[in-house]
Amino acid sequence: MGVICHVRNNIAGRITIREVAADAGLSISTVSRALTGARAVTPDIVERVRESANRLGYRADSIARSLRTQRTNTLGLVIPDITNPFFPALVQAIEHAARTHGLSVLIVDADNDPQVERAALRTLLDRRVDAVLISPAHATASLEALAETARAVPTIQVDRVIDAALPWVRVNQSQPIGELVARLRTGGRDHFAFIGQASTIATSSERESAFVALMSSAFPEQPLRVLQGTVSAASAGEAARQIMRDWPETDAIICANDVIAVGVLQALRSSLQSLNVAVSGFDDTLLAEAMGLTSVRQPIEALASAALAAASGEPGATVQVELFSRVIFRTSTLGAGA
Amino acid sequence: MGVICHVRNNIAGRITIREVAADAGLSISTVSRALTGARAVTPDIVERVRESANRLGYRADSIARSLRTQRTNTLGLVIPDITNPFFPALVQAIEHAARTHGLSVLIVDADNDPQVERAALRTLLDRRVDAVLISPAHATASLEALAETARAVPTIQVDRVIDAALPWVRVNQSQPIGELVARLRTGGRDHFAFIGQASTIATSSERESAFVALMSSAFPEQPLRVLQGTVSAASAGEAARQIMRDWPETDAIICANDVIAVGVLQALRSSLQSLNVAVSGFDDTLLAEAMGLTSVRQPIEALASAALAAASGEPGATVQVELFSRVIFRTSTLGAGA
DNA sequence: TGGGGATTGGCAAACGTTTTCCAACTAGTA
DNA sequence: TACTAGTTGGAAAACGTTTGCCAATCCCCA
Repeated sequence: MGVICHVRNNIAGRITIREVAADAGLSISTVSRALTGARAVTPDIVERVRESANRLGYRADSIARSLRTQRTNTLGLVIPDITNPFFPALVQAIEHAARTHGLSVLIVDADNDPQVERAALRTLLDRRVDAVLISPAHATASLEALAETARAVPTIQVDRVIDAALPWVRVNQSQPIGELVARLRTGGRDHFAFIGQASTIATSSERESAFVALMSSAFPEQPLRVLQGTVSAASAGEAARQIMRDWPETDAIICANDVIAVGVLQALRSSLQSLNVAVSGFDDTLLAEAMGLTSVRQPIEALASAALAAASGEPGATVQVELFSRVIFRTSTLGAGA
Repeated sequence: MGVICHVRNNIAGRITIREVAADAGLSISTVSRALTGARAVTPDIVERVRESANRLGYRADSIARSLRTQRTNTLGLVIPDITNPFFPALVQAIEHAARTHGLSVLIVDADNDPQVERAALRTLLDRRVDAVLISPAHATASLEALAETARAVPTIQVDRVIDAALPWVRVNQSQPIGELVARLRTGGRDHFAFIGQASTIATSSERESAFVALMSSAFPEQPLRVLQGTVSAASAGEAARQIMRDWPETDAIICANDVIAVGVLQALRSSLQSLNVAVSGFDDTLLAEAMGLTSVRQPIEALASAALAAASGEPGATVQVELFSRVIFRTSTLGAGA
């Protein structure tokens, strides 16, 4: 019945809390408490522990901590396509906000593919992220994976909301269109057209239906000048030409994003030679500033902090935050319209 | 000397490997081996384990696994500013490549601030990432934190290299400038100017010095037409005006990135009315395609896979990969120059 | 039939923390 | 002086895996 003396070797040479405890001549638990402040520890001892830890260069292993506490201090961020110029700013804002909350961000680019998105969500859950922030790739195909994730972990829909019953943080899309139209009308314009992108994406279709609703109440007698294309400057130029051919009276074109708007601008300037049409974009990307394009700037920072606040709340809480945008008027909506 | 029967309660209700083992009537180790394939297990048993695991909805806890294996299957990715339109595509490519390697990506936006970058690197190390991919924020201020990180974990410099002794994966910056100049010369142009961005950033200054070197060997008798500005369309326009004022013979302006190039294009078209100057950008962003701007497309996918291969290698290995770009010629370099 | 090598299952020890007890000590009060 | 309440340090049990070691079994061949 001899007692076996148990000597740890720590071959890898990593400094663990055990080394610090030995160095400070204290128990492991005391060191842990001194460092995390989980319970009161006599000041001298705290100081002693601090000194040892610093001298030895001790850094707590967050893996071990996570295993014990069941929290990872990590956020999953799922973006449909970071190449879409709206998202980089959002990612930046979210990552920044997360950092101030002491959270790290596991990012996933879903490649606009709900399949990829679903697999990514599973991976994030396997990694035991504390919460998921997601801008769903598809209005319907993303629903199931979203719900499944939400069952396991606080899950916030950011910018694009496809399931109103789950927490979301979004930007009102009709307000800026109203503002835009109002301003252009006082500028004397009264024949509006809209170019959207053919897609199932929530935000995009909201912009379109906001436009439609506004038009049919303000100009019920006019035809509805709405076209859709793919997101490319070329396709947008084609759409612009078509609009000016079918409805030559058009004096303002509202576009669902900046890329489309730039394509329209190019087409109007070069092939159509008509400089008398106001053009506006969406998202206020670099394109807009570079081209003097009027565009809608969404409150991205606010969106990010709201999302983070929501993610830090308890799982069941229903979070619903709606924010408003600012229209940045530039030269593309001046011209001789007035 | 009674034996205390130890009953786990598992109050949280999480399905662990223990539940699977109980369900399958096997030991924990057998289940582990059956699932991970760490050692041969009789096929029937593997099947039995699979069935139990699936039925119970078991998902291995990657935290616990990481603690045991000392690997996290996680990559740290440090980007100086994801708002810079070059980076989203890079992030996407890296995340994609990482996923195919079974790795997740912890992303950090350093906000162009070496202080932030340094703190972020420490956090990544605390999280025990398997490797770090970094595009350093500053040519000198990032050096120390980079070296410190590299001491702990494989660390690859991506696109921007500030310490040639540490592993890097980069794009040759002088090749596309040579190609660009050559093509424009056969088009009849022979008075080149360059607009760069005042910065300490590696890539940017390489583009400039490549231009300078090329010019002083090809046109030793000409003045060096080099200007710098901040990265904004307005400042670029100002630079363009200055160039055309000081050196009216200029018939081609090479810009260090697309934003600058667009500003130049705008200035040339509107205030200067001179359509006879070729303009080119860099990075082949959306701006370029939208504006018909000639630009340099870097091999981003290849960059990403090289970086990932490097990150998967052993810590000490010196990895040095240099890739080459493709110049995408568009209408901005046509015109009446020939 | 017996012996030996290869295969495979199970026990228990890690991985590095946090946290629940418990015991010891301190101080305050009757 | 005793009794109680409040602090604070330490031992040890988790958290959920993987894996080193051992023993048992299997199969093949002499």
